[in-house]
Amino acid sequence: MGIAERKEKEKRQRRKAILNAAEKIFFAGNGDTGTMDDVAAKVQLSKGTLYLYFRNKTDILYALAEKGVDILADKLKGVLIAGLTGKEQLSDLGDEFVRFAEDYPRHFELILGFELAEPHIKDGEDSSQLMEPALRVLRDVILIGQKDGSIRHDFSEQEIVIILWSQMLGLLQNILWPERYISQYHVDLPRVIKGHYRIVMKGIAIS
Amino acid sequence: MGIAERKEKEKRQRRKAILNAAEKIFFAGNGDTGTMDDVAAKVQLSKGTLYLYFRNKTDILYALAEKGVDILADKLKGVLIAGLTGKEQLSDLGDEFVRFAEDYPRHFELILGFELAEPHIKDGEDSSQLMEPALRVLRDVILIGQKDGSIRHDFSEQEIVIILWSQMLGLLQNILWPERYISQYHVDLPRVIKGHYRIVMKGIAIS
DNA sequence: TAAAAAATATGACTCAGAGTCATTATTTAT
DNA sequence: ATAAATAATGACTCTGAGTCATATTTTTTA
Repeated sequence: MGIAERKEKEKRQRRKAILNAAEKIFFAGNGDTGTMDDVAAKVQLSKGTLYLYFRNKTDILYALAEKGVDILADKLKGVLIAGLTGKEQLSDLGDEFVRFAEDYPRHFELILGFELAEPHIKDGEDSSQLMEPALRVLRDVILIGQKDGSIRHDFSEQEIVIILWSQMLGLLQNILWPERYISQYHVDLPRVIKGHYRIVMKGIAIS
Repeated sequence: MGIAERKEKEKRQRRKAILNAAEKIFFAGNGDTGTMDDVAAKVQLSKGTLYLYFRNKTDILYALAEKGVDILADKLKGVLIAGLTGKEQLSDLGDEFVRFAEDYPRHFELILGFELAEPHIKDGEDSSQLMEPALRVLRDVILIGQKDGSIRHDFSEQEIVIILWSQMLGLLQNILWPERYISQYHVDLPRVIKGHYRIVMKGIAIS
């Protein structure tokens, strides 16, 4: 009975088609532009049909964010080099992270949105799991660093993951919207990032 | 001509009355509940009247956030003790900050929202200035620390302000919505905050 | 292969809430 | 007392998310 399989495949393809349209629509203008009607028009489906494939608009945005996280996790894994200390690898992860925020600003912005939004308003989705794939890479590297003695171990690797990720999150707003502080305070964005690294790297070393 | 003065005073009072009602309404439920109609009902004015005193809903929320920043700046000033090193005072500021986030969660949440929102969607308001009163306190303390040799001076005080404030911002989400990572990763919130402090304090020291 | 059943798709409709504006009421100036 | 200016009103418009009775297409059954 190949019909069931074929139907499932079609369903997946349609879902993907909707996401592609959504990506184009939602990433088009600045900010939160783009309506469900726009997306429907783009995929040439009726609005009602969208709701057969996604519960609501947030669901679609969440799926786009997930896609971004997957890209990020892949890139992070890509820069790991066995042979370096955990601390050195951590530094490389940081660089890659900044690069991601620059290269995929809209995905990053979306991720940030889900990370910062109050959990309950993201109806249905368990947004606390969104970053998991990327955070696992970070966690592994920190563990390596704690083993090889390049990273302090007076806090658990979980604790350090949360701390570093939270700090990074805060810092990276400034990449998305530099007009906020960067231009306001007449400072140089790369220098701020470098400063952050210096402080954190010094801070997570031992003793 | 005392009429003009009186009218102005009335206008200010009405504005304040609206803000009081708005505070009650918007800080009532969880999240982004509360409509302009609700606020109008609360102050016993028509909705149209609200728009004589505020350009839009965002304007009202911004005014509430400003109030929060003023409270915060006062509290921060309150903990400064001459005689301590800049680094020691910085640590006290941090504690006070966390306390503020705990004691005024809704104000803090609102501030966070404006800090993280894309500038352009906060139509009209120059949200990049919102935190200025609080950041000035931070800046002064860092300058003191750089003078007394307790804080590194290979980055300008402006740069360090942005770095520390951004990091703090990221971290403090976890206070507002602990269910996000704290419970997820089975770590203890106070320990995460302590870890952050340890790392940052070690990181901003000299050499 | 035709009719029945099931699965998909449609778009007009509802609903909520922000913001507007012609009208009405009140206050001040003449 | 009347005209002009100022302030307040709330019914209305507008936008956009989400729904649902109806229509179309696909699959099953006989």
